[in-house]
Amino acid sequence: MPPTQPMPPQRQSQAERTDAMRSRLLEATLQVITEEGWAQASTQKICKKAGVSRGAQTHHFPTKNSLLLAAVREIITRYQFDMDAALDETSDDRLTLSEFFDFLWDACFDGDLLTCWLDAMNAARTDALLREEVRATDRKSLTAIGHLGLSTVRLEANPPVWSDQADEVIELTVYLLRGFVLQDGVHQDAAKRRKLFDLWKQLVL
Amino acid sequence: MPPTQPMPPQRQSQAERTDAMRSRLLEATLQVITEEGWAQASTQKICKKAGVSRGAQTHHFPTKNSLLLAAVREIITRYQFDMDAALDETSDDRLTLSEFFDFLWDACFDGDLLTCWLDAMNAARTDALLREEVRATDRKSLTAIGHLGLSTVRLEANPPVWSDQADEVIELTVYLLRGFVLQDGVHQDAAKRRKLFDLWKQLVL
DNA sequence: TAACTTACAAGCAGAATGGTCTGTATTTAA
DNA sequence: TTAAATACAGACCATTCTGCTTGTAAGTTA
Repeated sequence: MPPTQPMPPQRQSQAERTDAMRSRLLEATLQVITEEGWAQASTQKICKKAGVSRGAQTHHFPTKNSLLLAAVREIITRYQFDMDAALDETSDDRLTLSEFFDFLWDACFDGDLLTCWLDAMNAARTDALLREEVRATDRKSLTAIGHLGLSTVRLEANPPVWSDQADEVIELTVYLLRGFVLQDGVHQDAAKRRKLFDLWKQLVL
Repeated sequence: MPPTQPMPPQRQSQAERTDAMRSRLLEATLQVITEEGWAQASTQKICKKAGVSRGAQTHHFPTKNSLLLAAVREIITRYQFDMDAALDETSDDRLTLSEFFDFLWDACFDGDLLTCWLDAMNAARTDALLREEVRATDRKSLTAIGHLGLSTVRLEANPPVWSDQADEVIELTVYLLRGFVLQDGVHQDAAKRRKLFDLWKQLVL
C-alpha cells in the first residue's frame, strides 16, 4: 500500500472530528427527546445514547441549553431537507393541491421530527431563550411551506375560492396537523386521523 | 356572642380540611404548570406556591404522580364547569353554529386551562400512566363537546353540508384550536389567530 | 374524657442532574 | 520537531428532587 494516499480512518482533521461528534450528539439528542420527551432529555442520557463521554459533550456544547438549541435548529434543518427531497422526488414539475396537502401530511408523520418539534414548542413556552430560537425557526419554516403552497395554488387549473388567502389556509392546515400530532401522542389512532384529514381536504378543496 | 352557633374558622371538620388542602394544592399545581411548565412543576415549588408544608402534601398526595394525575382530572373538571357555566349564560336555548364555534374558541382562550392541558398531553406521550388518564379524560371531554355540537347542528335552520359528519368537523375544530394554543405559547399573536379562526369558520360554515 | 384517627410540620437519605476541573491524546502550525 | 491548540475522558461538587420517617397538633368517636 502506497503511503501517499490519505488514510481517513486513522487520521481525521479536527474539523471532521468536530462535525462527526456534533452530529452524533444531535442525533442522540433527537432520539432521546423522541423516546423519553424533552423534559427527560438529560445530558447524561444523551451522552450514553451517543456513546460519548460527558467531557466531549461539554467540550462541543458547554451547556445543556446550547445543546438543546442546536437540536432545535437540527430538527428544522432535517425537516426542510426531507421536504426538499420529497419535492424533488414528486417533481413532475407539477403538484396538485390535493397532493400538496398530502405532502404536508407525509412530512408530518414520516419519522419523528414533528414529535420532537412539538416538544420543543411546548418547552419554548416557559423558556425565553428557547422561545426565541423556536420562534425564528418556526417562522422560516412556515414561510417556506407557504411559498411552496402558493406556487401550487397558482398552477392549479381550478383555483379554489380562497386563492387570495392561500397563505392563511395553508397555515391553518399546518396548525391542524400539529393538533393531530399532539393527539397522536396520546391516542395513536392512525386510521381516524387520516379520515379526519381527508374530511378537511374535502371541506377545503 | 352566643356560643351555640358553630365557629367555622376555629373549628373545621377533617373533611373540610382535606377538601381545602387538596384544593389549594391542586390550584397551586395548575398555577406552577401554567407559569413554569409541566416539567418544572416539582412538589417543592407547588408546596411553596400553595403555602403548604411538604409533609401535608405527601399526606394528601403520597407521590408526585398522584398529585399530577389529580391535576389532570382537575383541569378537565374545571373546563367542563366553565363550559357549562358559559352555556347556561348564553342559553336563550338556541345556539347558532357560528356561536358554537365561538364558544369553543372562548373555552380555549379564557384562562390558562388549555395551556395546562396541552402540557399534560405532551407529557402523557412519554408516561404510560399519565397517558391512560389523559386518554380517558380527553375522550370524555371530546364526546361532551360533540354532543353539544350535534344538538346545535340539528337545530340549525340551514344545516351545513357536513351535517352527517358533524362529529368529525367538531373534532377537527378542537384539534385546530389546540394547534392555536400551541402556537400561542411561542408567538402570542392574538389578532392573527383570531383572523385565522374566522377564516376557518368561513371555510366550514 | 380518653382512645384513636387524621392532619400537618420538618428533617433526612439516596438518586439524579448540570457545570467545572484536571489530565491525556491527537492534531495543527511554526 | 517542537509548541500550541483542540479533542476527549472521567472525576468531583453543589444543587435539586422525591419519598420516607419521626414528632406534634387537631379532630372524631365511644
